[in-house]
Amino acid sequence: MMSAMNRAGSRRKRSKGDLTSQAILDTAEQLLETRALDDIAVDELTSGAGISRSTFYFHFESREAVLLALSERITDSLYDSAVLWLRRGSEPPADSIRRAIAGTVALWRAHGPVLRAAVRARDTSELVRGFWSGVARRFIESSATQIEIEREAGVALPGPPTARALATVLISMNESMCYRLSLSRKSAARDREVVDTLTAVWLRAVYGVPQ
Amino acid sequence: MMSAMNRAGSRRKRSKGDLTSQAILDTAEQLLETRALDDIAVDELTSGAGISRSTFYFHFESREAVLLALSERITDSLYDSAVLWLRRGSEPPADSIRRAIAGTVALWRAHGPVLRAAVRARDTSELVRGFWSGVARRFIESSATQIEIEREAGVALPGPPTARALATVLISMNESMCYRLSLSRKSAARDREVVDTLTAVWLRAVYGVPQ
DNA sequence: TGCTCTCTCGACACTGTGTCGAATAATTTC
DNA sequence: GAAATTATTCGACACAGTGTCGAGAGAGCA
Repeated sequence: MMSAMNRAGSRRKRSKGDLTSQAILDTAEQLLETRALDDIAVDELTSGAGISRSTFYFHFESREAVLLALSERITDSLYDSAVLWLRRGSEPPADSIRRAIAGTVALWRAHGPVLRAAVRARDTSELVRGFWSGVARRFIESSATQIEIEREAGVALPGPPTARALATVLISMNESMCYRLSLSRKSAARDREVVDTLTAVWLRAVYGVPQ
Repeated sequence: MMSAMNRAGSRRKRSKGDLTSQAILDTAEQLLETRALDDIAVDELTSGAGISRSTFYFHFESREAVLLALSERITDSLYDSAVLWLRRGSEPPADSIRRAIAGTVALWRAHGPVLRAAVRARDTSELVRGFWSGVARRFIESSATQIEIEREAGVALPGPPTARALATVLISMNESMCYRLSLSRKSAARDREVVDTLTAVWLRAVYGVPQ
């Protein structure tokens, strides 16, 4: 919350505390590339930031709070990605859906460690769950709305399933594939294959046969 | 491994050690209904089984080994479920796919806690990962084969995507929806909605338009 | 009975957590 | 710019949990 305040345009000189908070966050993000959140000890976080272990608790309530702050760091790009689902103008569905999915995959490639840790902690920590259920809702709602628009225009296949149920399932599919993908070594070919496959399933599930 | 030996048809009288192993497993399965594997201390497992904490390490190498044994307990029903994907005779696709998906959902309802713990530990423990990647391969392979058969018969939409890529994505979708579903309180209506939606997506992704 | 496995236990050394009060550094107030 | 206040850091402490060891109890068998 402290970092949120300071990021939010405040021009007040960054206090010393902010700097250590940032150092802890940076260390955490780096360590998450290799190990799971529960495997990371508090003193690894603090020694990375050059302070003693107990000082950690002045800046964060828990390891989960660190993850939450890390999540907030990427919330913006996340919402940008969510907005991409909205089909613009007369662009064909295949293009906008592919663009959105490619955006999501890129996001997971860029922030895989944090996103994976967040997905895992969602089941464990009430704090993290609250935050991410809000994000998920936003994703699902915007996709469901888009599906409804397409249905009313007679372009998409009618329900059942409900636009909302369909959106939930498809978003969940994207998430779990991105999770897996972000675990494998980066490969443009593999990324493209996943984007292609997900796009095909979205198109077939929402609109029916290709074209 | 001890319990595996004894399950494998050996008619030898169940020794005392087997009984405690079973008691530990039962306790673990029960505790997993409420809490995550990492939140469960070894002495909770052993006090549930009426033995002292250090005796645990005579029977199991680690908490993960317990989860593995628990997984093996349900492997059989799991493979039954995998076989269900195979379409039999001239039954319409919608029926066989729905039946298979309903079977998977039922399995997750019955063994949700263990399956969730296994999915989570897959990322953490090499032991668990090895076991479950084998199971996943079996699922994916049998689905991909089925898709190929349908394509060659001219019933299913041709690729791309590859039968294998399509199967991977759809199975992954099923798993993540089952995971979520098993976290919510049991509701026949909700279960049915999920089965309906997943079935619709499978049908549209594999065969195209409804019918 | 004595021998040998199987199984159990308590004690120990370790690693990690979270809290406290005291000490120091930075900032504000007068 | 000195004093008061607030922000930040630290080491020590009490706890909780892990995994290992060697000593022993108990059951099955010669």
